[in-house]
Amino acid sequence: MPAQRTAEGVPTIYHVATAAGVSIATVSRVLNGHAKIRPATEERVLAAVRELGYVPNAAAQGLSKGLKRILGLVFANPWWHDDPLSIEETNLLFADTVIRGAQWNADRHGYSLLLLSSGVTRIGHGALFGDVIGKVDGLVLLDRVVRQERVAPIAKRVPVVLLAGSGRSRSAVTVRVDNAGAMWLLAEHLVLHHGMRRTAFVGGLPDSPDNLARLEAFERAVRELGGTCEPAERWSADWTSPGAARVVRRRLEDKRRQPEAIVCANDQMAIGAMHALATAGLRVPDDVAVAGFDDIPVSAYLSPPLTTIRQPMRELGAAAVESLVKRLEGVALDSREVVLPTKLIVRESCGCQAGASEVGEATLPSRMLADGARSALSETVA
Amino acid sequence: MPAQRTAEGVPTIYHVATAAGVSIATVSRVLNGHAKIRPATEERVLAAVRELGYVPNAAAQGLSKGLKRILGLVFANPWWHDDPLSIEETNLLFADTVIRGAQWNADRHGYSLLLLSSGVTRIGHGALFGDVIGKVDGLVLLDRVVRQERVAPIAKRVPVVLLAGSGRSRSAVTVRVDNAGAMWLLAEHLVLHHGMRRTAFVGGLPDSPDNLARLEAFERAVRELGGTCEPAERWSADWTSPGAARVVRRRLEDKRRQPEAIVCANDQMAIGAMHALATAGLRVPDDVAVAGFDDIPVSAYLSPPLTTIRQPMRELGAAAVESLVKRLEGVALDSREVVLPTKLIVRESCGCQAGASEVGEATLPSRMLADGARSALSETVA
DNA sequence: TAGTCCTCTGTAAGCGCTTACACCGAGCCC
DNA sequence: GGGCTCGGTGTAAGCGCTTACAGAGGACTA
Repeated sequence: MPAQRTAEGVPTIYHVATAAGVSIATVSRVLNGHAKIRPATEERVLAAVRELGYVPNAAAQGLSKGLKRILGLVFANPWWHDDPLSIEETNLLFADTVIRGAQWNADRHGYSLLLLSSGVTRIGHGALFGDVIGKVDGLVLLDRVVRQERVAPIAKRVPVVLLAGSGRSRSAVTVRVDNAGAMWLLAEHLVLHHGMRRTAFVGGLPDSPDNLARLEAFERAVRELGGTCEPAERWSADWTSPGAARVVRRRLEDKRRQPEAIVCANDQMAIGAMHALATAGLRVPDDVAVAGFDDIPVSAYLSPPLTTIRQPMRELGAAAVESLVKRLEGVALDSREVVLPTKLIVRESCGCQAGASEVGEATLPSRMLADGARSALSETVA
Repeated sequence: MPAQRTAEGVPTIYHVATAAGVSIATVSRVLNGHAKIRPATEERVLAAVRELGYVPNAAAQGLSKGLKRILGLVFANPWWHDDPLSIEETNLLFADTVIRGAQWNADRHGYSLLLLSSGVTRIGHGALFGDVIGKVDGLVLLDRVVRQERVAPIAKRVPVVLLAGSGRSRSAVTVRVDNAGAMWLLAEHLVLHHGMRRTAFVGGLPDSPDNLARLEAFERAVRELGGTCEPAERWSADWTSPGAARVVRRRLEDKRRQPEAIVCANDQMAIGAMHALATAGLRVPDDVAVAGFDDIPVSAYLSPPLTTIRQPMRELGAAAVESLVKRLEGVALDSREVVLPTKLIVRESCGCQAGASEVGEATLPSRMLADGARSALSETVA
């Protein structure tokens, strides 16, 4: 029985055992709760733990139990340039809020969230899948951080949840929002409520599943409601404010008739669009209506306040973790896909009066989670 | 030599060794690089690794090497309420950007970032320091996530870096920005350049070291430059947009003379202030100038664009990690304190014309980091 | 009083990896 | 040709924990 193993100041279970005059097994049992321990013994162990400031080494626990209690979340995290509005700024609010939701829920379940980035860390590249996979019990992959065909081999090793992805994976669970329902609501509001006919959709990067879903749904909804939507290629941007501002500025130079409503695939682009419009001397919403997607915190404070689709970003992250945890605990999943509802937030940029509020919720067959999560993580059966 | 140990599909080093017809030691050596291996052997091992999709178990490596290659970052992460602008929204941009910087730099050094929250996870509470400490090799603590007296016991177990804290710790390294220099620059601009005399400072939560430092520095600078600053208590808010809006609204009701410039301890509050001002029919900057702190992405897109202090948030996170990594690698630290420079970003909310730009940089004796970090993480000798 | 159960605790075998040390054989020198 | 050197590989100990199994007493029962 080797006592006082590590030379470093860090106490191990052996130190505690020695100090308490028991075996390491007893210390472990006291700390883990199961098995009955005589109160006197327990107290001695606890005292030793307290005095030494002992904290179990998670690596040893992980090795021994086969569970590290760490979940990984992979997102794009380049060290973007000095331009505060460079291409990746867009991800900021979305990914960060998702991360917060994920962290929050992981914590609730006794897991920690490991942040992995596809920027530098090579996930799924090379022979070793970037090693980081060895650090986690499960993985959440954000939209587009790894190519479709890379998912399967990764999923072979750890449970994987795809977030906001295209939802076409046999090997992983997908969590996303109801883009189509949201766009339908927005189109209805614009066309039916405000009587607008000509619209344009400012898209994010064309290869994003979310962007595609929003674009297609909006185009279709507007058309079915009797309106028109300008050709997507001419209004395609890159998720960023400056990018959207650039596109809008260019379109404004066209001599053709301008759209009555410009809908953007995220709020950042809506901000950029409004900026470009203002610069060109056009008033929002009097001359052109603008709407966004996401409902980032500042949207309510723009002038005019932005009409947008509220996306449950925190819930998205929380739901991804929920699914992973269930899988790790052996709970059968209801489905391979979780779709969360969105909500139309009507403010003034669409032409409504101040004080107007949420009009609709793109609800799906949903149910509250059984446990203590305060959120409404709802699921649809695929 | 137990082969095929784990029943689960996950391959271990034993599987690889068996498949390649070598011992596990050889596999380990091939994977870790050191020690010379015959090319033919190496190729066989690599082939086996590839075929099996082997990834080393990080828990085992961590246990064996005594280094988990995981750094923890503790921040406040409550599941805030449905009000998208509730009290914690403020932290969003700051903490998230810091997190990104930290993650980025950790990744560069071959570490991963574990996100820990002070909301649910109990850090420094109870006998066990919340266990999570056992998962990491080092810890970054954001402003106010743990009480002062709790730092020392934690630091006894793992290296700790305090971020944006008060900087008064014997046991940990502190990383923060040059609040005083920034406020001096801003005061100069307002008082000297714009000739404003009466100012007010909308503060964040009063117990935040950053808030305190900014307030004190601003008050002193204004006074020394011949201006006045309203009593802090009357303008104290809570870091949030609605909080600041509320305070400003209330002050506007006062019959006394209004300040010519309102400086806020962060951009979110500046947005709230501008909103309240606009609602009250006051024009910014014609009637009142407004300035913020942080330079969050949307600040450039507000109307009018916000004059603010650019805080190197990403660099803050990166610097914290840098310090931790150095410490773990046994590199001696230059000092117990790292102070990063800020920059005054002049836009229109202070009364300047569009197109004006950064005027000054609160620079400190600094030097570029020797290695490949693209950022200018500068240090001062305390 | 002996036998039977519990209750509580110790012993020891892993978990999957790294690495000090031992060892083997080939090439070399004299 | 025997002894050396040394490159390349295997053996085995140990990292700090969990947990199956065993065992020592004490409390009961008959």
